[in-house]
Amino acid sequence: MTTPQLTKNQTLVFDVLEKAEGPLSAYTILDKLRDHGFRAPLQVYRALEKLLEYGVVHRLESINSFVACAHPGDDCHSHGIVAFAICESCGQVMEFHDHEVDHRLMEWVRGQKFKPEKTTIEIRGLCEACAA
Amino acid sequence: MTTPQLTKNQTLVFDVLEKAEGPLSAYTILDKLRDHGFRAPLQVYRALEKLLEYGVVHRLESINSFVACAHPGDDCHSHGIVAFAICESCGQVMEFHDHEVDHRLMEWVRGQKFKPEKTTIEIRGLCEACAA
DNA sequence: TTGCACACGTTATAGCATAACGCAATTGAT
DNA sequence: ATCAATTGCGTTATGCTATAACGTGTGCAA
Repeated sequence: MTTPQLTKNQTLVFDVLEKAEGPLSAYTILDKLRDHGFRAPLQVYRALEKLLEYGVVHRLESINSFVACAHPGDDCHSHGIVAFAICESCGQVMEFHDHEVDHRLMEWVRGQKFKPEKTTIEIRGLCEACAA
Repeated sequence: MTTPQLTKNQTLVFDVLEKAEGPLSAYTILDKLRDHGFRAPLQVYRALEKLLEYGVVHRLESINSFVACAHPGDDCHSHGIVAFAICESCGQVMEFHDHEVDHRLMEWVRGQKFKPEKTTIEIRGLCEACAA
């Protein structure tokens, strides 16, 4: 899937995420866009919904936040399952793809006759700088 | 770690989760315990906090819900990382442990000098019955 | 031109989680 | 025994996260 032209709101939300140091909550994004006319959470959530669909933004389930994909210009969906390491101190996020992990998980679900739609792998802990 | 004697509230919350068909939200648990004197969310959340610590209950981050551990009498923390398959239609949850997946993920974070604390693996999709 | 799809704006509401206070019971050291 | 520390508990209030439901405007194809 190639990413379609983003709308105004989608572009604004995406730009905020791209410039951010780490993941942001929807309400944090909203606050950063008040000067651009954003007034309500739905404006953010609707844009995020599309950006997630296009694969240019990820949702971090364990911290209710969103982050721009680490592969600029690329559709992340094509890389298989994405794993994240999230620093609980500084908020930094590392993104990671491993086909072996994908494979093991998909083997297992196949054995269970389970049909996977969306997989979340999130490792919370401390990054090198914060663990020191 | 061996599980200490549960308090009254902890026992009530755990029993509700054990008897449930699938994962429950904190507020659903609260509703089920109103007859037993529960009035406020904190009563549930405080019990859950301990049950999670003891490893007898899991939190499903992607659906903001809680489920009793599938290994009765056992401390799940000792099994390494837990993966879940969650049916988005019927809510059924399957629990799964795979040392190879653990290993790959831990190898990677080690390479990043990242210190992991808590890992989430959740696969949402359709179970065999619901996919039919 | 009519119908449809989509993005957008607004208000209201639902759902999830914790802060802060105070009280009661338990434990363990002095 | 008593005092201090810890832990569980109850209550009120609040904050954060997410979506429902309504209506508007625009572009495009039948």
